[in-house]
Amino acid sequence: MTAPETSARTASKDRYHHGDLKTALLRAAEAELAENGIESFSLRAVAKRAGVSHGAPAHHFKDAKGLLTALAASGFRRLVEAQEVRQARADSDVRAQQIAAGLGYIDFALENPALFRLMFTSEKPDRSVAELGEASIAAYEKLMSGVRSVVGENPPDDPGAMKLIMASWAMAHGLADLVVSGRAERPLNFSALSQEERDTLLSDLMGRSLTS
Amino acid sequence: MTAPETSARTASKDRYHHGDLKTALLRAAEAELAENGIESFSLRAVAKRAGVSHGAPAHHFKDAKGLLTALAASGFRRLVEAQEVRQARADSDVRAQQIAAGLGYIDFALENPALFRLMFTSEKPDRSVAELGEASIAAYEKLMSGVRSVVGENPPDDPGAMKLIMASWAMAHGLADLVVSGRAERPLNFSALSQEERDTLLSDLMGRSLTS
DNA sequence: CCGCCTATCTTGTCACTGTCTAGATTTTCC
DNA sequence: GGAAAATCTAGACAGTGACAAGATAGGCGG
Repeated sequence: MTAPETSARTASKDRYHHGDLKTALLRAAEAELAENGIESFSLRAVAKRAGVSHGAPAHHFKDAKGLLTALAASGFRRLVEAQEVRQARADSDVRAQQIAAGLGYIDFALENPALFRLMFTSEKPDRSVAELGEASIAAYEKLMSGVRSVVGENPPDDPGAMKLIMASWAMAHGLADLVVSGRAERPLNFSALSQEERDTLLSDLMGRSLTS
Repeated sequence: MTAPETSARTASKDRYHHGDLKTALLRAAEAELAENGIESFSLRAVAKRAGVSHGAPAHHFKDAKGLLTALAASGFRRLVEAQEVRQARADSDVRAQQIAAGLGYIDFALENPALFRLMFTSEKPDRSVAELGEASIAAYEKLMSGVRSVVGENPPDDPGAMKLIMASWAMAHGLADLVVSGRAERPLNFSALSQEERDTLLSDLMGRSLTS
């Protein structure tokens, strides 16, 4: 830190050393992902967007897989946050909380469609990397937390609880995937609905998965 | 046909003209997809597998997108068949039929994971091409057919029916996607289950989506 | 049976990709 | 201050999809 008066490490354009290239690359990668979709993702384009040569990313992420793995991990952490945002505004009973978690799950997918795909249906992120594994398990634990409180101490020992978790997860995930891909247009005319209409509709659908 | 004694058009190795390259390419593409996954799909590898030069596919499919579009369409047609196989063995009441359709949907996804991804979560197939559009709509119509018989003549006019369709679709699709990606292992220990156990479990879960 | 026409296929080329290497520049630390 | 490590650039390589030009084969009218 030779310039302590500037805010920590501003990503200045014309320095040989970027300062905080790692997070800059993550941001650039996410922007590229959002703009061009996951299938035309290019590491060189990410480097160019970050204002750096095509070889630079290798010093912070081993390869493209490494960058996308870190990005997916970040996605899972934010997925949990999106669920918590909805839960904070919902009633405290377990059913309402579980429905709210589903709505947050779908919120996240709608706001970050390409990232959602990267996290759930891409083979590029390396799931054996600790950061990603832990983030995705944390998201899964969030799913279980609500059910745990209604079913008992140890859901994994209770087949009924696991079925409840799976049903609620599958419904949220299926809705998210179908809405993101535009397939909910035909049955629901989804994009023409207001936010309130979407919420009540999705709450209804989520609720169906919670009936024993 | 210089060799009429051979069965019509066998894909002989050493002819300049292949004979039936279009279907050979589709088969090769599907094999490549199954072996290497969708993300490392290579048109040149498909051509090589079909025993043909890298420029040959262009005469049958405009580009890689065209080939994958045709393959996705074929997938949707077989998705319908997989549902019908299950339905043929199920009770004739609407509930059992709808559950059977869901099981067939999941069967297909498990048997053709990469193709399933190509159909539902890839941007490479061109959905505006007639063949694909019609095949995917036909698959959707199949979903509605069961509900139509229980709800009335014209489900699209009945919001309740459309919710039922969406719930059942989302559950089947979500289960398929989560099972294929291995995410059902943690809650359900899915891969350790026998076929019967899987069926009863998935039937239970599908059934939850059908409760009003 | 012959020759042309078209469809099919091969080959070579281009821009672009991810990865690797060698070298340049900067920072860190003793 | 100077060595060592971290960071970044630039060049190269094989592989990719797309395109163009040319080779080969099949079909069809004469």
